[in-house]
Amino acid sequence: MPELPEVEVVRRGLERWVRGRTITAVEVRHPRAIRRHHAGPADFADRLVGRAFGPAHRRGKYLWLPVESTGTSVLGHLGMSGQLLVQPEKAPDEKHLRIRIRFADAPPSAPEAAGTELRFVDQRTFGGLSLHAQVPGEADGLPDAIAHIARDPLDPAFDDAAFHEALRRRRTTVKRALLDQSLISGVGNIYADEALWRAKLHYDRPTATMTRPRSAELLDHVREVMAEALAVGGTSFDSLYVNVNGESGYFARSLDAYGREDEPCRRCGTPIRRRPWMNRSSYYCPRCQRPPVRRTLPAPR
DNA sequence: CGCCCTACCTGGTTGC
DNA sequence: TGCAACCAGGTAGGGC
Repeated sequence: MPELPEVEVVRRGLERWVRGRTITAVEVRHPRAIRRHHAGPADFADRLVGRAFGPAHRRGKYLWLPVESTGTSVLGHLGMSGQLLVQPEKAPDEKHLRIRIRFADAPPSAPEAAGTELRFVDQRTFGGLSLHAQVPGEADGLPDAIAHIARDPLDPAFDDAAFHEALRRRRTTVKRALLDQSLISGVGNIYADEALWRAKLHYDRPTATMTRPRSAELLDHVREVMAEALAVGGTSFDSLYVNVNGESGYFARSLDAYGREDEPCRRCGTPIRRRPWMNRSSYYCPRCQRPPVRRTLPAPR
C-alpha cells in the first residue's frame, strides 16, 4: 500500500533512471491503467513519442514527469498495488504489466541505464498513468488534474497554521481528516494509524477539539514516522510494493500499531485492537489512545 | 459547500 | 475438494 514514503522512493528512482530520456515507444496493454487519460491510449502514445522526460516530482501519493517543451506532464498514481519498474528490455513481461515505455537513450547521469525500459505493473488496477496540462505559474509542471490535492507534510510550503485552522473548522474526526487529500496529502491508512498511535490520539476524536499544540504534535509525528520509513526504503508487507529496481523496504518491522492486532502495545503492553472503520480497519492501543468522550461538539469559532 | 458513502479491482485466505 | 465470502484500500463522484 504505497503512501508518501513509498512513492518518494519511487520518485527518486525515476529521477535517477528515467529523467532526461527520450521516449521511442509506448505500449498500453490494459486500458484501465490509462483511464484518467480521456483521449485514450493511442493519443497518450502519440503525445509522448519523440519527447523527453524532465525531472521527477511528487505531491502526496501522486508523482509526475514533465514532458519537455509540451506544457504537459505524465501523472502517475500507484493505487494499491502499482509498481513503476526500470527493467532491462529483454526481461520477461510481468504477469500484470499494464504499460511499457521505451527510450532512445540512457540518462547522462546514469549511463548504466542503457537498454532499460519503464514498466507500469499493477495487479489491482487502482493505479494508472495519464497526461495533463501543467498548471500555469507552477514551476514544477504540476498537472492540472491534481491541483485540488493539498501539499504534503514534507513539502516546505505546507502551512501548519492553516492545517490547524482547517481542523478546527471541520465537523469531522481526526483520522478522516488525515486521510483527506485536500487537507493534507500523502497519508494513508498505515501512516495515519502510526501517527495517531505516536500522538496518543484516538481515530474518532473530533477535529474541533484539537488544540494548537495537539495539532502541532500530530504533524510532528506524521513527519517523523514518514521520515523514518523513507530512511529504510518504505513499508513492504510482501513483494507488491517495491522501488524501481524491484526491492522492498524495511519499515514493516518498525510498525507500532498497523497490522498488530492482539500484539502488545510497545508502550504499555495492552493488546492492540483492530476495529472496522470506513470499510477498512483501524489499529490502536485502547489504553494509550482513549476514545473521545461523547458530548456536544463545541460551536465553531 | 461540507460531509459521508459506495464502486472500482484482483488474488490470497478463511470458512463451511 | 470446491466454492463463496471476505479482506486489503485510494480516489472520484454522487447523495443529501
